[in-house]
Amino acid sequence: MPFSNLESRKFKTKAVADLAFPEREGGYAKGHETREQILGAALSLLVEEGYRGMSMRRVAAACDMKLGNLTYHFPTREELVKDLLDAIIRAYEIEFEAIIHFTNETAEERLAEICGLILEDIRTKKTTHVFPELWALSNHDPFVLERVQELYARARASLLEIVEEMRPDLDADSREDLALFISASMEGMTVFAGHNKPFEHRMGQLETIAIRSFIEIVRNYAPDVQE
Amino acid sequence: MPFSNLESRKFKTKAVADLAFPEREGGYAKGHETREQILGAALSLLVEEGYRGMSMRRVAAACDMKLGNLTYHFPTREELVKDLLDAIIRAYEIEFEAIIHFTNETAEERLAEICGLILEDIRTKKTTHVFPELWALSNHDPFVLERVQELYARARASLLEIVEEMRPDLDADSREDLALFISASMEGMTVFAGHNKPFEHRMGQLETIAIRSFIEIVRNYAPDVQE
DNA sequence: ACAAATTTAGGACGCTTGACAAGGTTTGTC
DNA sequence: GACAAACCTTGTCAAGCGTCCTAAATTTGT
Repeated sequence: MPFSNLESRKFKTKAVADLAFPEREGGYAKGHETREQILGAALSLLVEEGYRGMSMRRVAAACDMKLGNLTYHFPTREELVKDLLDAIIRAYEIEFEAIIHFTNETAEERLAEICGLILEDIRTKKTTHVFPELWALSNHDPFVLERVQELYARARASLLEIVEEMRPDLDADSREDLALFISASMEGMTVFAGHNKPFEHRMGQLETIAIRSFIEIVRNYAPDVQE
Repeated sequence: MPFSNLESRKFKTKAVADLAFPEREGGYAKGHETREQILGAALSLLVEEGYRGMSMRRVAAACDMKLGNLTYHFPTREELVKDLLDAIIRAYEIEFEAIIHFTNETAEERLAEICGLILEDIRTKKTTHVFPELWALSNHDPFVLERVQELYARARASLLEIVEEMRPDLDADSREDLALFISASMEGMTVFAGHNKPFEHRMGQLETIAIRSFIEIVRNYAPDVQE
């Protein structure tokens, strides 16, 4: 069997952290702590109530804090959103940094491992709720678009590494296309098999299909000649 | 070549209509026309400004109409959103109804045709902007979730038909999984190669990869024995 | 002609929103 | 323990929101 033992991951890594905060520079420890509390509450509200529900007042209330104090730390809502987005994305970037250093035996094993990780993350409530909000926002906010695409570029980097190893004969564009297809393909599952979605319980089978399908296409893909 | 002539669609169908309105029952023609104008303006605002920007006042203004008249036709915002969602989804359902009756030579040709249609639609501004909004809404609104998933169920129906023809040996669950994977996989491209997205210009290659990949996995998929 | 349907015009209610300013309180440091 | 920076509270502002209302004018179908 060409796919034996590819669907059960060896390395059970912990889930992606919710937020990753920047080093603090200046200010008291208290202030920095408060900022983290605010961003945590903002994320909670974003997940539970959606982007509209994440108002300045509700964030402040969730922190048991007065609105004025919130605006002291984040003078505008835009600034809060921007910093929240940074913290969310930074957490993923840390994870992808770790993934790059996977040392599984074969490229295909690593591919299966990465896909398993991503599809596992997709099933969490946080990811199922946050990313569609970001996708919607990115249509009207260039900053969000750029930041989200930058995140995906890092996610693709580890896939690209594997594609390169499996298909050194392919041109760079084609390898990019393959990594992009794999990444996009998995993201699409969010809407169908994410948290509380109707096919959440089929994610296991979907993962199997996805991994086999990805390996097959990477093995055999040949771009059109006129490309 | 096993994939020859599968990537250029024979039947160039027109794009999916923006909205499909229900039969009118009671009222004058004028009133019905106004309702269509309102829903059209609401869709425009949803596409251009996002869900937040689609307020009652802005919809009314976009129709050159007083707020009172808007609330005459749609007493609550919820009702407007509900009817808009219905009109959007009905348009797709009509399209899928037509797709079912494709009479291409082989199942694989029909699969290629359907994938081409969907990926073409994904590149439109309307689809790229509206669906992420719906995905985000569906996380907090059971009505939206149900309606959207109902739409996708119809989209899968045509895929399922093809999978059944190609793999009569598979059990029903596995065929459903395959159709689901194909559908989800394509939806994922919205964020990467949809309208104004960074890989919009790679959609052609992605389509090629997707179709080949889908055909391959449907041809060869075998579920695990313990399933 | 006439009734029903549609539209205008204007207002008003209660509520939430993001933003801001002035004045207290705490914290760390010299 | 002084003292300045950092932190936090309190109160206020204009703007926008959905919903509701009335009264009159206009259009439409028959």
